[in-house]
Amino acid sequence: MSREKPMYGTSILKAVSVMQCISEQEEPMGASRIAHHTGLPRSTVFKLLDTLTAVGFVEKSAHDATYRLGIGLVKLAGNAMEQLDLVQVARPYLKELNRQTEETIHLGIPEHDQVVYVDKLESRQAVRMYSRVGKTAPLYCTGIGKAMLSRFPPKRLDAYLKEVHPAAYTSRTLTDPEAIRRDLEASRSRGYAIDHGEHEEDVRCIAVPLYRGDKVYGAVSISAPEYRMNAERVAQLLPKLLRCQQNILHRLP
Amino acid sequence: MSREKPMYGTSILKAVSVMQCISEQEEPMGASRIAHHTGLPRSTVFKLLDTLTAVGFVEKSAHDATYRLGIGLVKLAGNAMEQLDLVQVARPYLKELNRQTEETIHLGIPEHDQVVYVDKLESRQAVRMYSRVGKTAPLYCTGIGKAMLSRFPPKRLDAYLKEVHPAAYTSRTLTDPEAIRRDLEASRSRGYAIDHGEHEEDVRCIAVPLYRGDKVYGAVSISAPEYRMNAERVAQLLPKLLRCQQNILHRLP
DNA sequence: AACATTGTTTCTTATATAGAAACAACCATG
DNA sequence: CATGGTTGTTTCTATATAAGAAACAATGTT
Repeated sequence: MSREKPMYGTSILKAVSVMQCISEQEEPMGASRIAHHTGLPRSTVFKLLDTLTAVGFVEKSAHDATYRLGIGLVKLAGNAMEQLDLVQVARPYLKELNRQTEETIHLGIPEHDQVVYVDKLESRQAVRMYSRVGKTAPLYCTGIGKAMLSRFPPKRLDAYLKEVHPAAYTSRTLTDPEAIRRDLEASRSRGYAIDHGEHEEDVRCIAVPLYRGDKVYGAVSISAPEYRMNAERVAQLLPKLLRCQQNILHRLP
Repeated sequence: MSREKPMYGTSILKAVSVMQCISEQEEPMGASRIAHHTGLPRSTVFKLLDTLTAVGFVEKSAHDATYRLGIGLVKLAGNAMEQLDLVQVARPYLKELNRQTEETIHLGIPEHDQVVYVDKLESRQAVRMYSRVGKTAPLYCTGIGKAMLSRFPPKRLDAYLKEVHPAAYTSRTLTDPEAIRRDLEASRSRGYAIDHGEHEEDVRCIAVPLYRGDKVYGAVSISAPEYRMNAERVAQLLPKLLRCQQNILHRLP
């Protein structure tokens, strides 16, 4: 009677949760601690780690028996990026934009209720800024995120705003859903979103969505420290950003 | 009697080979073709793909039922990179080198008989060059690879040279093991390796190994088109590259 | 010295998995 | 239009496998 329908893929799910556990922790952990964190029995974790090590998804430190993620993942992810049309298409235009502006350029895609950064071109003028390819960030307080949200169809936006619990990353983060909604409406009619240090103190950015109808593919942003991103500079950067947006959109399959 | 010892992790191994299959193919494939390529039964592949889709490691195209790698992998790999000490330590020095030289900088690590590129900083002056983070390349014909090989302990080098079957990527690729060996000896005594368009036509690079005793952590390279990388320029770039090497090595745990 | 951690292995049963097979669409091509 | 070859997908079952408990050794802690 309590015959649950067979659950396929359990070992894979467990393996993934082991990897996620490893990836979330700062310090490399041993098998037992991983077992604690995941709630899996130690012996199971051992076997999973064994297999994952064999395929290069995790690596075992020789002396202390701790585990970290392996380069096998990096290799696969490299190919994954190559299979993302958006990244391929956008690349040259992002480079051009980077050359023109000399600022840091990001390309992000929507993934559930987050941005995933899938490309990044740094400014020569090293802005201290924490981002990397593969990193995720909230939608409601990043330039890229807000650009994408501004083109979500109403229902999707409502659902999003109902679910998120906006946290104040900086003193300027908008956390009130209605304030966010107003900001998004402004972004939408303006055609681009602005992040006034709402995610990282002192980092401003302007971002444009990549969309067609209701389909939001991603967004492109230009980031700069506050002093280098005043109204004047924005006016100067904007046309380049918009041109980049159009270039990418036209080439998108 | 033919009782083989139980093979743990089979489903994970199969899942991985499915992902590898997807990653190797240019065009997105359907489940049946994946089944052919991997040699797994179709129904098994279906279930694996289902699970992998659920965890975001692969994505299923809505209309045609084809699969590609998912961003779940990109997210994990991003964290993997963050856990690689070498990448973290090297980053700032690579940026500095990139700024000083205005050329493309690569960081690679040895992985079995290949290089895996784990960081890349592009030159503004767009050199057409095929590389990306996560990509692998042979050791014997790339700057990074040769730099690393030049510091392999003799036995490891012998083993490597016995196993590889060098292919001629360009007209300049060294394919004779003895020629390779001589080149490596020169690199070793010189302290850096040179790639004269041996992997990609017209792309030259100079590379230094990151090693301590017998332990080879990786290598750093500067790449440029042939016309921009003459003896003179090399003489100019070299000190910067060597300083970068020392900086990284000193900070490595 | 007692106890709680670790890392690791062994063992067993219930269960998830693998693979075959069946079905339904869809193309080809004769 | 029939035949055969693809596809995508589901159902089924025996058996191999994975999960979890437990035991053991080696630490470290109190």
